[in-house]
Amino acid sequence: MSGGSTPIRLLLADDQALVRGALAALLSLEEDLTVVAEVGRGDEVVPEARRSAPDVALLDVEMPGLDGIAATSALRAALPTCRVLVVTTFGRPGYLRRAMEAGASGFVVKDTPARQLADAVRRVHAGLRVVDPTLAAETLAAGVSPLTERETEVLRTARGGGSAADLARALHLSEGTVRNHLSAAIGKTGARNRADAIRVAEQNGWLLGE
Amino acid sequence: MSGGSTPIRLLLADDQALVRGALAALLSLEEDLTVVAEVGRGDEVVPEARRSAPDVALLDVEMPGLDGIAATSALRAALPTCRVLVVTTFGRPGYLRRAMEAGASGFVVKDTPARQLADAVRRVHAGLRVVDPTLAAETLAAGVSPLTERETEVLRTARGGGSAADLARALHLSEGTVRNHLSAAIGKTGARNRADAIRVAEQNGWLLGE
DNA sequence: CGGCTGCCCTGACAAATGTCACGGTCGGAG
DNA sequence: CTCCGACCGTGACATTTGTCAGGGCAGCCG
Repeated sequence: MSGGSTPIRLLLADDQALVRGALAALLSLEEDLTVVAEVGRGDEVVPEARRSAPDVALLDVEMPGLDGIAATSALRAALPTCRVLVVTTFGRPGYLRRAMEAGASGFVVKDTPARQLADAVRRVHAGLRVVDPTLAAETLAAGVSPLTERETEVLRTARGGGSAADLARALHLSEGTVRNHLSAAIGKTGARNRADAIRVAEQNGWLLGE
Repeated sequence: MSGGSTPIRLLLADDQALVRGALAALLSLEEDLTVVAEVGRGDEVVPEARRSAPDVALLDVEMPGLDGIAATSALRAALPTCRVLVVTTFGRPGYLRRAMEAGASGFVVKDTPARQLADAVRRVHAGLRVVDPTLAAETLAAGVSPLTERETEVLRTARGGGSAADLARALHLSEGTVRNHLSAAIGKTGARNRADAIRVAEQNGWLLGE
C-alpha cells in the first residue's frame, strides 16, 4: 500500500495545541507519514511551510491570525506543489465550497473515524480529491450565498452586536439603509430576527472573508 | 516517575471521533497509561465505565446526549473511585466552577501543550487536583452567576430565537413579564441587546444546566 | 435609444423590544 | 409583629427594529 521509500512530509495547523499534538501522535504511527512541522496560527503556515517543505498540509478552518481558507490560498500560491487537506471541527456547508475554491485537495470533518485520516492524507498526496459525501450533498443543497455584497457587509458588522445606528456610523450609511439591508438579509435567509439571520449566514459560511 | 506495575486505565469521551482517536494515540505512547474505552456521547459514559472500570475518565464538555458536566456527576455517583479529568475546547470561565462542583478532579483546556496531558492524568490519578492557573483566575473574576432562576430560564429559552410572545407561551407567562426578565438580564450582564445578553451569559457558563 | 433588471439608498409606517413604576408573595432580622 | 429585601409578575410607555413603497444609478438586451 505504501512504498518503503521516502515518507510523506506533513505540516499540521490547528489552534488547539492538544489536538495538534494528538494528531501528530496519531499520524506518526503510520510508517509512510512523518510530521515535519506544527503551527498554531494561520499566518504561520506559509513561513513554516517554506522552511520545512511539506508534501501535504493539514489545516483547521478556525484559527487566529489567518482563516484556514485564506491560509489555503496563500499556501497554494507560495508552494504550488504542496497539497492541502482541510480538517475542520464542524461541517458548515459553505466551508467546503470555499475551501475547494481556494485550492484545497480535500475536506474532512473531525467526526470521521480516526483510521480514515491517514488514508485521506495518502489520497490527497496521490493527487486525488477527498470529500465527505454527506457534507458534499449538504453543500449542494445550501448553494451559493444569495446575499448581495452590501448585505453581507452589514450582516458581518452586525455580529458585534451594536444597534442599527452604530452600524450606520461604522459603514457611513443612513440608519434606514442599514435596516433595509438587514431586512433583505432576514428575508433571504428565512430567519425571523437579525440575530437569527446572522446565525444562519454564519452556519452556511456566507460571512467568511474576514 | 511511573512504576512498572499495572498501568492507569483510561476512558475517553469526545464527540469528535478524530480527536478522540488522536488523543488515544497520544496517550498510548506513555507506558504507564492504557486506553480501555472510547465513547462519543455523554450518555454512554456511565454504561461504558461500568463495563471497563477505568481509573480516570477524560470528558469533553460539549457532547450530544449528555453534558460533560452532567456526565461527571453521573459518573461520580456510579463509580466513586473513578476520577474525572475534564478536557474542554474553549475555557468558558463558568465551566470550571461547574465541573469542580460536579466532582471533577481536573480541568484542562485543549490549548495546553500535548506533553502536559499525560502528567495531568497521572496527577489526577494520584488524587491531586489539576487546573489551568490562568483559567482559575478568570473564573474567580467572572464570579458566580448574578442571574436569578427565572431570568436564567427565560434567557435559556430565548436562545432558540423566538419572539417575546413565543417565550411567554412556552413559559406560561405574560409577554410583559418575559420582557422584564430579559431586561433585568440585559442590565446584569452589561449587554445592550437580548442577543448580547445571551452571548455573555453563555460565555460565562451561566446557562448550563440544560 | 427604450425598456428591463438588479443593486443601492432613503424615509415613513407598523411591530417588536427594552425600560419603568407598581403590586404581590415569601423569608429573615430586628 | 413589623419592617425590610429579594424575587416574581404585570401593564403603560419610549425606543429600536423590521417592512414597505419608491427614487437613482449602472449594465444588459432587444
